[in-house]
Amino acid sequence: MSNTPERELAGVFAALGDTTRLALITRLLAAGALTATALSEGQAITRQAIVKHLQVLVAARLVVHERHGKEVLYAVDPRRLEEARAFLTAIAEGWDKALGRLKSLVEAP
Amino acid sequence: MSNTPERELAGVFAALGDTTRLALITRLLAAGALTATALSEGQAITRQAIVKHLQVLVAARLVVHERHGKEVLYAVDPRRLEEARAFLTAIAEGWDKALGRLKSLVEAP
DNA sequence: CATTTGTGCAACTATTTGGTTGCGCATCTG
DNA sequence: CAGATGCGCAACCAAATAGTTGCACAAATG
Repeated sequence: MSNTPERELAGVFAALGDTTRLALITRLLAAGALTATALSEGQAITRQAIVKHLQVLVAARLVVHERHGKEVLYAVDPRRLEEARAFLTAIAEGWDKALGRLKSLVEAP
Repeated sequence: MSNTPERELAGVFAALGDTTRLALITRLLAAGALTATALSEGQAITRQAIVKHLQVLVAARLVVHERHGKEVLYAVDPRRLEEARAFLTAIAEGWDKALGRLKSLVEAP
């Protein structure tokens, strides 16, 4: 169906649009790879909640998981992030144009 | 607590995490500045829905609005996007490290 | 083998979100 | 001035989200 690139991009941004998931990503980046249990230790929310967030990140392909014996390790896969970055950069190209229009808007007659 | 910077960043990403809003941003960038009514013309959803999305974008400071007589013009303000871009770039710096860990994770004994 | 440890699934609740309709008010324009 | 145009509430609804609890199952360990 409408599995357009736009939808996928929005999914990546939506996955990033949550403080908990943002924190998970930074923690995973720092540690390399962690289990959901390790990620939930000392945290205010339940392991189950963490797992759900990780599933969102996996669905957006921002994170990969790998079963290793008894435990499942999660790690950031930066490839999808590049897409998002490319989009923001593309917008940045329209920067000057947009700023020019903004100016003329404010100074409009 | 980590109240301000992380939360705001997540807000920007959350605002971008919706196909409708993504489309609004690109349309606004292309046109420079448009009213909510103009943005809703020919669209499937109501003007009110568009207004709500625009309010989300304004709250995330991705878009500014300027009253001009009877109508209100909306335009993209790219300054906030730079923050998001900076974050993704910061992650990109951990790229190799993360990829290295990913590799060792996959190849782990 | 019995126990601990980590994961997976399911049901349930509360809040947020995306959307609608209806209406009143302000502002241009003939 | 009278009508058209555009905006701003507010109430309401359905679906998605974030979180919980409870329990069962697989795998490492004494």
